[in-house]
Amino acid sequence: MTTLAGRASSPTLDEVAELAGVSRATVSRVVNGSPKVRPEARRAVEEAVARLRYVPNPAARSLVTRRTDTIALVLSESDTQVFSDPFFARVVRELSAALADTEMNLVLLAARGEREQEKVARYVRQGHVDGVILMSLHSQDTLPAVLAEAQVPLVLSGRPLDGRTVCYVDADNAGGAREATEHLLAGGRRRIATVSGPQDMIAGIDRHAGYRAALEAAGIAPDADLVATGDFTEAGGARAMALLLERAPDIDAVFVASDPMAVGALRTLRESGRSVPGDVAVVGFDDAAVAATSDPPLTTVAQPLDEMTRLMTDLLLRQVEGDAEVQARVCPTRLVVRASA
Amino acid sequence: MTTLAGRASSPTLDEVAELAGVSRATVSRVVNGSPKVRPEARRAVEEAVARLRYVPNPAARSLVTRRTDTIALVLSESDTQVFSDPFFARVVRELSAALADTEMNLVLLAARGEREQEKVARYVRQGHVDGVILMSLHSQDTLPAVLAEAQVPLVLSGRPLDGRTVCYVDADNAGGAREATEHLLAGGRRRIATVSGPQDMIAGIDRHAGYRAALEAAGIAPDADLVATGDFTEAGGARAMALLLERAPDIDAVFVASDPMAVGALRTLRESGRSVPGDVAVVGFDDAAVAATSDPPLTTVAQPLDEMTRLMTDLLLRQVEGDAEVQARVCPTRLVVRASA
DNA sequence: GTCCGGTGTGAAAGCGCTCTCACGACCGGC
DNA sequence: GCCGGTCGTGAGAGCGCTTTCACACCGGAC
Repeated sequence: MTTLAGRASSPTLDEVAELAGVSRATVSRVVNGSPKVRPEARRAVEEAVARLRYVPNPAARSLVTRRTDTIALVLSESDTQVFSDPFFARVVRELSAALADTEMNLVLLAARGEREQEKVARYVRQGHVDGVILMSLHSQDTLPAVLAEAQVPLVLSGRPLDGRTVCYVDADNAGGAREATEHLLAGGRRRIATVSGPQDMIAGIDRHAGYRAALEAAGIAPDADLVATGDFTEAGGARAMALLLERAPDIDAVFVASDPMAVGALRTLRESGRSVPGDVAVVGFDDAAVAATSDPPLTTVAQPLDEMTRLMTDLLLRQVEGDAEVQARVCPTRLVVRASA
Repeated sequence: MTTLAGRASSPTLDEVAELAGVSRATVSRVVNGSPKVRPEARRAVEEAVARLRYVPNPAARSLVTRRTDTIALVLSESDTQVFSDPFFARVVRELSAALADTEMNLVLLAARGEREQEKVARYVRQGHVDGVILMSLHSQDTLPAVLAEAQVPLVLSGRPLDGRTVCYVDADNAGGAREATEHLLAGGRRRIATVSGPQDMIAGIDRHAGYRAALEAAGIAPDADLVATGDFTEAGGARAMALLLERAPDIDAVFVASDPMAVGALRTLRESGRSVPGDVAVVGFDDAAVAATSDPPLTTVAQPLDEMTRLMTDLLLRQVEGDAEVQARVCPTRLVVRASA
């Protein structure tokens, strides 16, 4: 009577060794692709492995190698809805593609709320994974600090708000926002409003800073009436736009800090009887799928998301290999001009 | 010089034992909450654990316990966009909630494309997880069969198409569709069309079957002109609806196999100048968030998704505990009547 | 013939943990 | 005062693997 009734347990190295007529060490060498094995021995082992349907026990292996060959993408967010963000889906896709011809496995960890964050932190501290890519959106999130302390290879997606020295990859949010605003200025617009993102998120903060910097450089004084804050959702964008129109009906352009919000803004503008870009020019951010299909198609700022993801993967794997230098990388954005501005 | 330069390795049981002045066995007992330890010994150990910041090594532990205390939610789908499905987000949320006060950890595994599916299969077969909840949408997906063979505790989300005997939980798609169609009949509608889902997905098949069953029971002969197939997206629903209107302009109701498609259908109907529910009554499926906010609000079929998720968790954990009986559970749906029908 | 370096192999140690088993201490009952 | 029965504890085996180390073997240089 074994512990787990009915569950067939996989054969061990020893059994394979016996069947192949070699030692455990040789089997191990074959399984791990060591070159120092005679071809005939190798064949015998391979045959035995196939016959017994041998699969190495990862627990035993990582007990000695100190590696798990697994990295985690952890998503720290109070709201599971973030999954719905196509942004996230793209990161997952690119990440698993980058890992496809590696030994590395990818697991996703969702940490919403304090309890789950603790659970994830414990999971990582225990050494279940060799490294983690952390997507943490809000400034009050404690997970980045906890994981940074855990001595585990770590790459952040997005610049950390507290300026701690960790490895991260981010888009040049400020630069992109500035370029977007400059594009509006170049189009002759002068009353340029903004729907900015939440100011406890780095993307919200940086994009707003870029907008202000562009205006300042053009010698235009900031006007609080021209600033409304949204929550990166379409509904939030629509509301913020309505607020702006109420406060400053004479605006001729608006920089919206995300495409979903921009779509909402377009709706509000349409409902108010204004034409885009005739009366009001609109620029979004992210180059999300909706940007191309909205009415009118959205001029927006594209982030090199795939490149950023590959970069994160790269930085992380290098850390896992023992290359310990901490790097920060900021990737340039690109203005995609469509019909809305 | 240790293997992984710079990475501080966690203390071991032995070091804790030495500091606490007890044996390794006693430390293990304390860490695992065994009652057979004298209070003073327990305190000494706890103190030592805290002082050394001891965390048990899961590889060593699972090498002997044969457990990993981790279950996987695997998402087998060619398209990572599925993440965007709020459906999925709800399952993740409920699942981690159910596991919150358990020892169990949850990891998500994305398997799109053949290579990744193989990788996931290997991951599971190696025994990285104690069990898996598998969401596989399409009939040609081989992962369900592979995992079923892997002898690992398994619960499927959704009835398997090939009728194999595995544990699964599903909503009563056929029953729900039938009830929806009967609701249309009860409202006096007689030319009842349907926008069905992909016929290689169990939800698509069953919902279509329910629609047909209701018509048949009412003595209405099936009419191929009244059937169009969508892909569960809003755009697909809009296209399918347009097709239906072209083929049968006289329809007075439509059962749409998902809410996003229903929203698309509403748009097409509006554009064709028809009123809902005046000219055409519409019933959707899923009770997604959009159903309540669409114009008009959608009458739809709600699945007890949270309950289903808890049920899956439950069935899986029971299997993990060694309770091996294979069960299938089909949960009743509920018609939510709003304005559209 | 001896010596050499290289090459493939096996014995064995040990990774950090759990858990059985044996043992001593202590209790109450006779 | 002796015996059976807890109860807490520690010694030690062993989980399945990697990896070091020593060794046997071989062909070529001298």
